[in-house]
Amino acid sequence: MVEAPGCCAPLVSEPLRDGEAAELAPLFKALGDPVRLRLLSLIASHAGGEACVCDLTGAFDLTAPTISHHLKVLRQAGLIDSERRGTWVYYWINPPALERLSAVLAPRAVPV
Amino acid sequence: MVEAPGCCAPLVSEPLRDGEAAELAPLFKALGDPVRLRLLSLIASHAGGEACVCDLTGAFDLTAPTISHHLKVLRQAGLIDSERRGTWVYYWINPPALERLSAVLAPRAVPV
DNA sequence: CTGCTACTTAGACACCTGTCGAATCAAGGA
DNA sequence: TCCTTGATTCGACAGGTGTCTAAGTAGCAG
Repeated sequence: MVEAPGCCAPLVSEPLRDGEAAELAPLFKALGDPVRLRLLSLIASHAGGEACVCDLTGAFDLTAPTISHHLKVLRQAGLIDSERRGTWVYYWINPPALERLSAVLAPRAVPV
Repeated sequence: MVEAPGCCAPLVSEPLRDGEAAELAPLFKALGDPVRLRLLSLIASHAGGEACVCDLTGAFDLTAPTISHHLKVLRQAGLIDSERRGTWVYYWINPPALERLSAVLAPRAVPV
């Protein structure tokens, strides 16, 4: 019945320890903005698993610096990663980070 | 292959629509604070499925009004609900809200 | 009614955040 | 070399957030 080592048990099964809460909160915080949520989704669902910034800016009524700011927040949270290749900068998601959040919110422990 | 009606497809499978992002972001935002994360977890994992405020305040080095404030944020986001019974106020989680967030972050569509 | 306990609301204040325009950096052609 | 395009950084500013103290509300017991 009990299985989790404490690091990945869902939030509902046992009280989150202080350190884990401090670790997870910034990730949720990064997701707490509709622009960032859509950015993450656009990147994640983009063909090839990665997207150029130029693929993203068009989807919003925001200036390039603002998009850049949101991408930085997502990257510093560890939800996405990026690399420059020639003229363009490409972004892709970090699946383990998303999976961890999903698991924490799951109603019961998910078998790994 | 495709199954989701658009309302619950995971973030990675197709771009989040504008409205859905606007709907989800406040929930993630509410989770974006370590105190609230621990509060939610304490409530969710408490025996009986609900917790009195008096069960919660002791776990933090914060004043009662601050705890009250965080509980209000969680409640307004729809993550928890509350009721006064006599002298005490009880809180419990709203499982569908958590499940929805978990599903959105899941690597692939979860069979309902 | 008076007082006591549990909790919430109100007001204040330092700090953080989302957005923009302007400037800057990086890479690739003329 | 200089110019153009793609993207980030900087500086500023309105508005939001977490925390506190003080004050208020709700129920219970004399």
